[in-house]
Amino acid sequence: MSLSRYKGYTTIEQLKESEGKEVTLRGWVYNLRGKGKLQFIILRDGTGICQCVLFQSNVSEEIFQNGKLLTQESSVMITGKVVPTDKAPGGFEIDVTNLEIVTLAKDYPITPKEHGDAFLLEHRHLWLRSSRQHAIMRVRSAVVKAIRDFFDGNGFKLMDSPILTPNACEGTSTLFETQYFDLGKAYLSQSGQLYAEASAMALGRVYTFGPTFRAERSKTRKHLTEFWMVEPEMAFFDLNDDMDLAEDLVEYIVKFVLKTCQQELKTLERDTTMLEKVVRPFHRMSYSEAVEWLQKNKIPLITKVDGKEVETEFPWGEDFGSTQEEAIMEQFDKPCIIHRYPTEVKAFYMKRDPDNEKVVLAMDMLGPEKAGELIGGSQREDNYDLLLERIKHENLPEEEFQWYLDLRKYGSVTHSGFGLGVERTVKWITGAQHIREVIPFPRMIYRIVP
RNA sequence: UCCUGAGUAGCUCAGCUGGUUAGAGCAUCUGACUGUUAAUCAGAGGGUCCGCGGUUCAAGUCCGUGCUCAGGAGCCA
Repeated sequence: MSLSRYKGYTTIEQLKESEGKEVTLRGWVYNLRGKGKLQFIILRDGTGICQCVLFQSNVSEEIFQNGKLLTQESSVMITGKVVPTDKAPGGFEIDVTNLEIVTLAKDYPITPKEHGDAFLLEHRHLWLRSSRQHAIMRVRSAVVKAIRDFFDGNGFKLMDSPILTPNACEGTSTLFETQYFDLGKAYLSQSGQLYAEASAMALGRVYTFGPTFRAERSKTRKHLTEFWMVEPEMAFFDLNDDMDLAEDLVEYIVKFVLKTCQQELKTLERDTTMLEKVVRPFHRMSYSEAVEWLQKNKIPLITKVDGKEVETEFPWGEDFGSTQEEAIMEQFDKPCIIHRYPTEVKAFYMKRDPDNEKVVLAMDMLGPEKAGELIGGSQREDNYDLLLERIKHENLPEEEFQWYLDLRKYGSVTHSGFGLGVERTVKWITGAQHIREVIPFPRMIYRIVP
């Protein structure tokens, strides 16, 4: 006899191992169809969905009457024989011999019919139970596992960065502010990168994996105020190594999901032909080549002058907006890396290209199918004086960055890294309409509950 | 922060150029049914038409204003 009773519990996921045997399932009523002396109970247990059939003639009158009392999302324990059938989703159904009500639910708000986004978000704590959200969460879990497996299997060590930080990391986006004891203001981290750099100098190849916070007042289907990001950082990697690693990672994630989540992708009605094309090498072009392409294809820069939209030929030096990124990506069926952006539009810590002072060794990976930016990364400035100059130029507090400058003082080496947005990746792979669907409890500008 | 759009039953929505008692489907409740797949059939209950003010003989509908929400820009993963 096993010491742990739970190890004997049967889940719907493992039903085929119990064909012909009597099992007990523990779960919730997903849906019901009454048919007089016959009752169909669609049961979900977190691992899957299974049809249970309750015949009046097979059970006691009490059990049958209990079956008639059931409501959507009531919790139950159902015992019965596992019977193969093609009439039930999943290929098996339970011929019920016993049914025990755990708790009856009353007036479950999310019915099997359609609902609007606002209503579903207000009921996010319950929405997670529905099959589509359930499938997305399982894919998310697989994506996270793929990321961890990939790094752990390639000599990387997990070195998490602090979430409370004394200053703005990149000095650009708006941060959440809080009072930190007697030491003044602290901010919720918008990136673990600077700490990852210090970690890489200690352990060689590292990655941080955690939540990150942006207080931008964004209202779009690809932004969250709290999201998860994985950030590898590697000593002795130049920009090319960085781009190769980014491609390897994304290819690995997609392959892993295709291998382990076929059922989920089917539930989501995701056409996987595009995902199957995600094989190295990906497309690559420099920023300058991309600008040439935009000019040749007459994709303009749209600016507002006195409230009116003005279209001009896209000039070199301007950062790409979603109009430009989407136009470029429309021609591709797998991700594309754009590298070597103008120095002025990128962060202070990026290393300038020795062959062209006007650009930095930065790279962004854009996904196909309107996935947007999946990755942003760069080779870091490793020269003490140049980095200090950039910090001064951006008016960043020099004292706060002293420890960061130290990394260039004591055995500085070429190093690179990038950040991959977990939700952006899951949104792309699942084909979800909105990024809020791919994180269990989304945090957005006008929504913090539940 | 700027631009655009929306708010009518528990949910999703219809409601025309202002006009009697505001509708439908689903959900809920009652009843029928031994193979349902968003089951079907018969019946019942269910409304602060987002709030406030105005125009009018008459406002869900027109005007003003406030609130809430959505998605697009910017920012980025």
